[in-house]
Amino acid sequence: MKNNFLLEMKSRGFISQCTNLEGLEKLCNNQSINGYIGFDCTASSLHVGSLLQIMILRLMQKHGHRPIVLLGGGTTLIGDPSGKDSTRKILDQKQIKKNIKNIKKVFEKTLNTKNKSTKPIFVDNSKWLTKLNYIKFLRDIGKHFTINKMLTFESVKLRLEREQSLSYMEFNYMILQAYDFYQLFRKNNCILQIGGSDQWGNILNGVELIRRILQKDSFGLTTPLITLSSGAKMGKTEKGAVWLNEDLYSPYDYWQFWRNSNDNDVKRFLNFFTDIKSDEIEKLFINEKNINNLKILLANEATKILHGKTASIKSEKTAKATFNDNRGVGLNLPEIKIKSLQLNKGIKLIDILSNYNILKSKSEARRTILNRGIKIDNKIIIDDNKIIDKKDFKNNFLKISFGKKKHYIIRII
RNA sequence: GGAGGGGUACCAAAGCGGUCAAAUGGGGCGGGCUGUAAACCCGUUGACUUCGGUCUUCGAAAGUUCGAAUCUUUCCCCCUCCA
Repeated sequence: MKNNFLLEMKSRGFISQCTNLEGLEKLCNNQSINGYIGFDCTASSLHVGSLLQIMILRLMQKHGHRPIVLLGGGTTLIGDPSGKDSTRKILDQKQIKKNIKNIKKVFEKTLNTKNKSTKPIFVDNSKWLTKLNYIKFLRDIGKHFTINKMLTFESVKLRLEREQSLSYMEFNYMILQAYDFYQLFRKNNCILQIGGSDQWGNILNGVELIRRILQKDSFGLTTPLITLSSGAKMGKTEKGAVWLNEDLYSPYDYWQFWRNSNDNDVKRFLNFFTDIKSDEIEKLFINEKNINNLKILLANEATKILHGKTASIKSEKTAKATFNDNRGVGLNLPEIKIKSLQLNKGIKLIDILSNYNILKSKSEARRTILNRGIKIDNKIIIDDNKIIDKKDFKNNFLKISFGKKKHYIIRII
């Protein structure tokens, strides 16, 4: 029955390539397996680009397998060149440690940590990578890799073709990742590595290494690269990243992110990012004529998984209030408190906008006002020198809107 | 180590003594249309400003000049070919 894991993987569209699907199916049929996914620790939070991997870990648990979460403290010191056209910023160990601590929170929220038999194992590869002896490593591991082959890997080829430098350090990344798998195979009985399709080469190397050194079979599986129907990578943009950690990206914004999905993405996303069964999703699409209701469902379900049911319900309520009702009070819109004293002389609107980080600078605030992008209590402000004073407040608060989707409550205290 | 080509805003890429806060495209943001969608159209995209301007920016530093992203020198970095 454990095999349902792969069935569900397939039906949800999680599988792109597998080194040996049949073999893996056979194995899953009669036993629980340990499988790992590695995560990069370059930022203090993962973003939605990693969400699919998290969903897979959940799926493993659901079907009785044990996920191993590799937080790559060691490999992050090097930086994976896959899918990057330039060298990443190199972080120091202290920063990486901090990142790992923060990233871990997401797994604690989304995975089941209670069930003994499927409880996730957290590992940090800096534990073994930072202790490697160079010469010994070259002799034991390095001899299994040929430069000829390494040069054919997509991540390397791309850099070379584009005439962008690839340092020797980065070039070694794939070997280290292969070594990780080998370590987990030996120490944690981990027979499966899963990753995004850009990881295919790295994963293959691991499988190969295990075969060469131990003459044992292991498995690699990749997920499709998720693009939005616009063609953009998911959650990738530096500035607009959709973070999974609450302090970087609020549950309400997270809910909005899903609510704003492209029509053509909704069905895929329901399969990818919710627990609703595939055949049920099919039915929904037949019965529900209004795609917007499905977007709301998607937002609710996805938010529930990451931030919990309460946050999800609250976000939907907030959305309703802000978009359908008028002032959106008392819900979880960000609140900015201003002392009554400060208002006596009045405060310039552009100062409020820039000082409270609604916009980045006074110039930007001014520009936005002139572009008709700022509203107070739903009225467009056209005067860029507008001064806010107590007369503008009703019941001690007012709502400032930036664009259609960002709203803030200003409250007098 | 030698020869050549480069480093310009979020990215790509023009500019090669003043008219350059820097063309153009992409991305971002705002507006319109709509359904909190897509496509499309318009605006905007260094900071501050009493809206007259002022200050900082074209790899780094120094220099030439009334005036430099543009010229010179040194340094740093990247790429290609040769060794």
